[in-house]
Amino acid sequence: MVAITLPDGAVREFDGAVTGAALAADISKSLAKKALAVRVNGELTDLFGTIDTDARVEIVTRDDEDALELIRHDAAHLLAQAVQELFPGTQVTIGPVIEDGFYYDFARDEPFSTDDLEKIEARMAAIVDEDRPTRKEVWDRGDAIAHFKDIGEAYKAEIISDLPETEEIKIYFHGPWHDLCRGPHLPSTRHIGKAFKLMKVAGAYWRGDHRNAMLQRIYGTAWRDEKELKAYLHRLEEAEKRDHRKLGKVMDLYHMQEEGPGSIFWHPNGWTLFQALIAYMRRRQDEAGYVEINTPDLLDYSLWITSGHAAKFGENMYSTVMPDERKYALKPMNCPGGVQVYNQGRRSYRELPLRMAEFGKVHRYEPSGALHGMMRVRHFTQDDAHIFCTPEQLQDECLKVVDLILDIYKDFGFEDVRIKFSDRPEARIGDDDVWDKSEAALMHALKATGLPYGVNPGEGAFYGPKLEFVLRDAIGRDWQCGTLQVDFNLPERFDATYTGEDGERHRPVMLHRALFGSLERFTGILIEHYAGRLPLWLAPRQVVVATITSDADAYAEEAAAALKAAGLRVETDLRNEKINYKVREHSASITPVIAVVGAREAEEKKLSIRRLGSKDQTVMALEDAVTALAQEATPPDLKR
RNA sequence: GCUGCCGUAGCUCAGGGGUAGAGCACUCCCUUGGUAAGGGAGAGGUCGAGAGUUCAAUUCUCUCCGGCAGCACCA
Repeated sequence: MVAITLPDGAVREFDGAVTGAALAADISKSLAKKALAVRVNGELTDLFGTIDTDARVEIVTRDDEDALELIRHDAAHLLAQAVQELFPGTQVTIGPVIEDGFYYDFARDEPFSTDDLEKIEARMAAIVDEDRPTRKEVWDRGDAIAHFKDIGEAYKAEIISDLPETEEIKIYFHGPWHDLCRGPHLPSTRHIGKAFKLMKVAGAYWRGDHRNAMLQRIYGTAWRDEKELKAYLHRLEEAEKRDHRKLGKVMDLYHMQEEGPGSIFWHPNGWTLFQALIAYMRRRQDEAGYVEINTPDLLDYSLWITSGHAAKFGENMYSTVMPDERKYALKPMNCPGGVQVYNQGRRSYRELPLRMAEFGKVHRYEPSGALHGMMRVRHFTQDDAHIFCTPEQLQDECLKVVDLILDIYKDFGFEDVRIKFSDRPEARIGDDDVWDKSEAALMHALKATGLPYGVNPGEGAFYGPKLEFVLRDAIGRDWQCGTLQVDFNLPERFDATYTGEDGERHRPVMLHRALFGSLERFTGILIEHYAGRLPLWLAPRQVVVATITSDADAYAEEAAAALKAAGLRVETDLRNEKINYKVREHSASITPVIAVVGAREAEEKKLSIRRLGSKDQTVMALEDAVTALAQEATPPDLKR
């Protein structure tokens, strides 16, 4: 006797083991038709699997969120079938479900072309129509390896060999085509539906390791229905419109050119925004008890040998031997410079914690494939700081940094911040007991914040564990920005000391922290987060005073001067163009405020204010407009 | 760095073995017009660079440079 408890609490009894399909049929005919899989005691399994003990069971249908996962997983298999039918000799490897879709990695000498994608899609649709039934078999491990080797699927055979001994070797069939798979799967290919689309082909390393062969990965997206698919494609289009590389042109912020791959030429508008960020951060750091320093961009290479950066990142450092036969490096990190400042003179415990900030421009020869607009460049500015403190002060300093970071992100409209803890990596410097100490200290501080966090094992810096602060932007993308690292190693390597209360020399602990991370990257993130429509205090060009006829020129200049005197970034547009033209142009270049002046405004000393994104016009007295706009353009920290 | 795709005017893009085109932007002229493109004229290109094939290359081939998408990397 098997008793099945349904979500509504009803219990159905069966004489013996029952399949999900039979259970659904027992409940209703329509449910039997709609059923895709079952959730048995919380675990998703095949509809055709048997349930042989009492259990809580839910029937999963297309309306269920779980359906997406199933559809995508089946779509990956569908893709592999279609590819192998169209391109015999292609080996399959893995094909998981990912956010918004799936992919499958293939081994084939010939590259897949964009045209091939269309053919594959068509074949996939045909297989859906064929309605191939799904079936599962459990094979003997040795037999499975021999079988896949035999049919030329070396990668599959390798995967099976590497599975833990305890793992069942499950083979899923969709018609004759079969694949090693964890499951579960839909009852047949018809249930996948046709709301799928192949998106792109790209290379990917076998097992994610660059020393391995490069496979061809085909990405696809799949949804429950056409409407969802359309919505997704529309979402992609919208995201594309926010691309900072596109908006950077529209807003005339910066450009890049062949002679400086991965390097930014800041235009006046972009530089204004950049400087607004620095000015803001300076105020916040000053308030938080930091001092600011500046250290050389070019330093003797030996400093990086001492720090350990040369050994780990030498390939990615710009360095050169000069006529004096010394080897110099453009700093890829600010920390050795910071330590040099610390090491001048004898430090006392009375000076600690010493918080030294530096807007340091660092130079890293990033791999060409990593470059991406302002987000990943070869020269960028960190809002870096190194905090030297006693071990006793460590936790409090960590907490202060976390508080400061979260508070600052709020000022930029980022409320959704995730924290990740990264511990010791494989390749590292320092003894394990030092790492034990560092990790414990950082973890302790993290826990004291009471905030939720994730753990990234082995992802710490080579000299210490770190916290990473990840922002979620307006359209749900994650960006890693701030970081806080605890470092007992570099103080040791550079022999940093302070004299304690006891008159003895002690080793300070060093915290590395950055809040924006890379100013260049943060600028890009802001642009995409706001789709270019930055809050007034950040907008490079805040107000354009545009005339309707030349009779208003003098008054326009007067109004602009008044706005400028109140600290606003203003331009005038006195050109001999129609107001329609001017409004269009300034709207298109994302100017937040257009102040239109014609004969009436000049006469009455008023401004006709038009805000970006609205057709409404507000006519205000010049004085009132100046006051209101100046107030709105005040950076958030100065409003408090 | 790896795989694939791409590189034509300032920008967005069309074209294609016989030395190039559109729209916008730019310059000049007319127009002074009340909230997303007024009209006309003009100027602007070693078709990313180099080599090869060819009577002839921007077009085909190769190498390099740069970009895009993924992967790998990210102190």
